Amino acid sequence: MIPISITIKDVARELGVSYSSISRALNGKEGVSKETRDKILEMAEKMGYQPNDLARGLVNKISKTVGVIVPDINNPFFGEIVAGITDASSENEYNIFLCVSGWSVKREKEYFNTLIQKRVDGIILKSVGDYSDYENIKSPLMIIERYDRNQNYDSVEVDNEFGGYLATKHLLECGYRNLGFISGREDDSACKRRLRGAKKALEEYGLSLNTDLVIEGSFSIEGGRMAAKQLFGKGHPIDAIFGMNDLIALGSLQYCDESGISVPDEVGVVGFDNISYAGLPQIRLTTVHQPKYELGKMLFATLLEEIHNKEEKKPTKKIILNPELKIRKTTRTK
Amino acid sequence: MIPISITIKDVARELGVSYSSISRALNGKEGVSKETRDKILEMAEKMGYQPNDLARGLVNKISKTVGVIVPDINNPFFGEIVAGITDASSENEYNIFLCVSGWSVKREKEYFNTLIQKRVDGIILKSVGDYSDYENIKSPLMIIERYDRNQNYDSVEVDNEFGGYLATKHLLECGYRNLGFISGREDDSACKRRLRGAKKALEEYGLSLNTDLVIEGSFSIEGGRMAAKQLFGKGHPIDAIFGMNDLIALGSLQYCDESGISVPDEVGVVGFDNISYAGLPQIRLTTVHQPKYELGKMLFATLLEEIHNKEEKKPTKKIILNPELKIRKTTRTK
DNA sequence: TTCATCATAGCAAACGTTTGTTAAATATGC
DNA sequence: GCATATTTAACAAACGTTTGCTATGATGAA
Repeated sequence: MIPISITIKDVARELGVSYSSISRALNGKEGVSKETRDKILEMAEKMGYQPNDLARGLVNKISKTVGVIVPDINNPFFGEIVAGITDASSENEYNIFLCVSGWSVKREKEYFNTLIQKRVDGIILKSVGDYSDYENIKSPLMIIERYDRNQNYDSVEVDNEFGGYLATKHLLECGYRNLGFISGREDDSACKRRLRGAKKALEEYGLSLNTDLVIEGSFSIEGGRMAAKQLFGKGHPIDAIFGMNDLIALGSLQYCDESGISVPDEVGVVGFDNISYAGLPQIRLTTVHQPKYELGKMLFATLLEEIHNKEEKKPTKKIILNPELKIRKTTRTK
Repeated sequence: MIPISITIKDVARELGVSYSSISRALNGKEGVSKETRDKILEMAEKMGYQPNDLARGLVNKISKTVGVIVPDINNPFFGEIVAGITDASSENEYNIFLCVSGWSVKREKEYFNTLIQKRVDGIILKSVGDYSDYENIKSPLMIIERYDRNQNYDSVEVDNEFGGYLATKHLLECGYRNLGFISGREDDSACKRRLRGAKKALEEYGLSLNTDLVIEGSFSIEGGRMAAKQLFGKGHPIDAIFGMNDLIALGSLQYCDESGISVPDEVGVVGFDNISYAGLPQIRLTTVHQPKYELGKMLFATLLEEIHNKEEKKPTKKIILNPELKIRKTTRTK
């Protein structure tokens, strides 16, 4: 531990007052005269006193600390959410423990446990497995992309089903008819809901979702590339790809480039998230926008409410944001 | 705080043993018989006991926690460094506090302070201002991109001067002669050293560094775009841009696209960092590669050594990694 | 003057651990 | 069988805070 030798007692000794007075002065509580308060503040400053938050946390039962578990910090979707979370937390004098699970259920569980041991005030996490493990945890807890209108936990998320619907409908409107879908993880809740929306759009066009054309890849550029390869290798005619996030879409684009498939003429591609690189002039990926940074801010704000209202049972709060289709140049104009 | 009501004392009471035995059993220390140890472990497990790291830290004076302060988590350079740090820390049963300063010296200082209060065992930071403020801090501390062979602190970094030299020399070899430079922040240590390398390369070609053609932008795509605009607005003939990181280079590319300047024919562009997006087929940015993830791992490893050897004064350790030029399609073939 | 009121400040317990010291119980050596 | 060594377990202090309670002294009212 970074050696801060001087404690409240040292300041007390120096001044010849009791250390309870120091505590009260430092925390702006009453019970100290203005005179001694000033004297204490000045001396604490002069001696370079830094309160020990471990001790504070121990007695207050509040650590001013929250844990954040995400699968991949270099996926801009999570990167921006985390940026929103850190900004919101610092505005509220909170610090965050960043945990990166690397899409491993085991590591996620381990992290969850150590966060408990660190006595964080709350946890925000993107669950890699199915999140039923967290079903009966009563602690302040926000699960990213968990949504179920029948359950009574708070949630903040984009309407994924609607996003999936928008993306698919757009492809169909452009005239594409043989759609392939590349998901990130089989049991990812957001993917599932996006696919549900896709199905709806297909049905509106009298088509149905061919599960043979739903490939499970991974949420990365390389994962998208490989999945696209697999998709085209199936022997079906494919003229459009809906990647469940922008990285997958980017990987699909890469595969098309390598294979001499022209986008958007032969094949249309749409992604999800609208990461900043998707808008680059060289890329101009058609995608579904999510307000990631704001999502992060709201996740933290909602968690903080849970932390503060731990006693009183407030009604559960479900914030749903609308996704927005960004039409760019990887889908042809109708 | 997440409510873990049960403590070591509860387990002790349940078993009718003293709580010091519990502690020793849990920590694998001697002084408990195998029999009672097993009994204790079993009961702790059964009761769902979770040790309180705040209390532990208080007595052990080790919090198993380090702070990381970076200016921008969505800059992939820092994103990958942080990924390296978190992986290394989790392998060593450490947790990290992530702090994002947003390029504000004030926030950086505030974060530094709260990390001290949280009693982290060490801090890894990218200093936004000049890092002289940290000169006489004796705590375990790794400053990203601080390097001075004359000072006795540990450091891990890529040879920035050599990287700048490589990039510039490449542009010159390609036949570009009117080079503009876009820096991120005026007093950024890494930029300064990259420019020093650039100057060296220019001089080898009988040219000198025209400070009028060194623009201070910011480390972002938009910052690069605006700086490029400014650069071309100066009235000098410009046929190449060396962006001090890939985001700046990407922004420059964007400006060229908007202005109908053809890359690499009319203007060559080289970046720095080699973020993953730079290699995309649509972009193929020529750039200088840094092993960011490895940098992060080594930063943590070196910090951990400092933490462990706090007493004994080990010789200072300076790890320097070689940058690597990646020639792609934003510079013309010679 | 006396008693009650009040502001100030000190004492000590508590938070949940770890660990040095001591006490009890068991084993060992002669 | 006794003294001694050794293992096992309990006690209590310590880590650096906060806070309820108590003590002190000053102030004010009757």
